[in-house]
Amino acid sequence: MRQERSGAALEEAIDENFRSGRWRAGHRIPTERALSEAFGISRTTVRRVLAGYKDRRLISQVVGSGTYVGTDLPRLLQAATAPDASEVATSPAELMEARLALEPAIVQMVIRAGTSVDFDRMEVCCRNAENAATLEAFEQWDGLLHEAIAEAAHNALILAVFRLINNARGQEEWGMLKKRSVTPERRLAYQAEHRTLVRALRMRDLEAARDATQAHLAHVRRNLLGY
Amino acid sequence: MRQERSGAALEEAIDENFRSGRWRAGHRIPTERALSEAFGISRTTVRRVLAGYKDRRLISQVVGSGTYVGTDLPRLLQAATAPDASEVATSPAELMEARLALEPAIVQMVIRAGTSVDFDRMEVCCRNAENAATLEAFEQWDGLLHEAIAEAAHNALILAVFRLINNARGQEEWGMLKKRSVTPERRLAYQAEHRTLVRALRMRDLEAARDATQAHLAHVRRNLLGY
DNA sequence: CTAAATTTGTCCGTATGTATT
DNA sequence: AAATACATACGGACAAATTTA
Repeated sequence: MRQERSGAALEEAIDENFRSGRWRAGHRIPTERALSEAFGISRTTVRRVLAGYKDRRLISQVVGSGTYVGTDLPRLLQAATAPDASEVATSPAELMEARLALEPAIVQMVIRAGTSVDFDRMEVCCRNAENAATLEAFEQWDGLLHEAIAEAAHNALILAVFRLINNARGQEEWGMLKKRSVTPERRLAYQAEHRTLVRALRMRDLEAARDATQAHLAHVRRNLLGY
Repeated sequence: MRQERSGAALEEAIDENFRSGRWRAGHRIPTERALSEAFGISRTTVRRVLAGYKDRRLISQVVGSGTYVGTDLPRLLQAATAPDASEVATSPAELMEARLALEPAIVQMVIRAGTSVDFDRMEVCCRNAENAATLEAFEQWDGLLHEAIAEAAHNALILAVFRLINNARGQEEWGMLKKRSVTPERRLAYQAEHRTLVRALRMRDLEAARDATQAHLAHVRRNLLGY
């Protein structure tokens, strides 16, 4: 893992606190030493980061008292920090790890909240994927199947999480890997795995659904990354 | 759950496919009937949605052939669909459900990827939260603790998911509920639960860590929502 | 009012990894 | 390929200002 600029975590946490409104104008934020401890970085580094915010007049520091959030311009930071969130830089390996951790959890919610209409939608996607003539068409219905599953959780936050994963999946590096890894027999296997998952969801069999999800993802990872 | 406009899911799926680049210029998207089936909506509704995209010249339809992605202006849609993702409208109940599903999964990754430096950071946050004089200061360190946990997964996607949750947590409705629900004795209980979790993480005891997470979240939900 | 504790400001020496010569 | 210079981060120490007991 490459050594990223060492104050980055602190910066993101500060932005987060600004954005969420937890740190409002006039609020006294933790001391330099406390932040240094909490983020496992030296006070020198904390000071460098805070100096950046001070230059932009987002905070002010007074000796002997503490560090305070600027009183009049809390909107500047909103403009300054807002525009990320949608593009998450990640590697295929990281992505697969996250999917293996998160998707079984999503499946659990689907079992609790999914309706027969949702399961019907999933089956339509399976059927269309199976009948797809081209790889493009297959992936299209594969994507729609995943979308249908995420929506069956009936939870806006879960859907947002799924979109996050899916966006990362649309990245370049990933597309390259996939193109080379999806052979006709693997496609058949994927289709069977999808069917198994949808069936387990409809039966509300948590064990089976989780197993199917993990087995499928492990399969994809093996084909994609070789382990 | 409120009934959202019935073509919304389809619109979001289409935007998603544009954004991710899965549907490039000239691509033939699924037939109206297929979409109608896949999304559990009538073909009339599908046509209404598609008409919206056709008006904006993002797709073109030719009778007897299919619906095609516009050839020259795929950037328009990017501008048109990009700016959400950061603000997810959700209710406290939905949020708690999602947290109960996702956070145990995150915990699992922390156990695999966390380092002793990460666990030290968490303990610093616990200590500072315990020493906090005001409720504000307590919540500040509580937030930093959660951030430390999310970062200990050492996965950019997981961190993004956590930020999504945290953003939703910063919403108005949530703040109101919390203010009224955090009494001194509850705060003490939360602190103990946090300690238990961090200890389990450091010992890499998956069972204990998951139990601690679920117990804590269930506790928070009961205090917040009454069930 | 005094004194101790806390917090930011400043400087120094060291270690480590990177780029250049 | 080796040696040098540079940038970055760390930890410690002390001064100055403020808060608190």
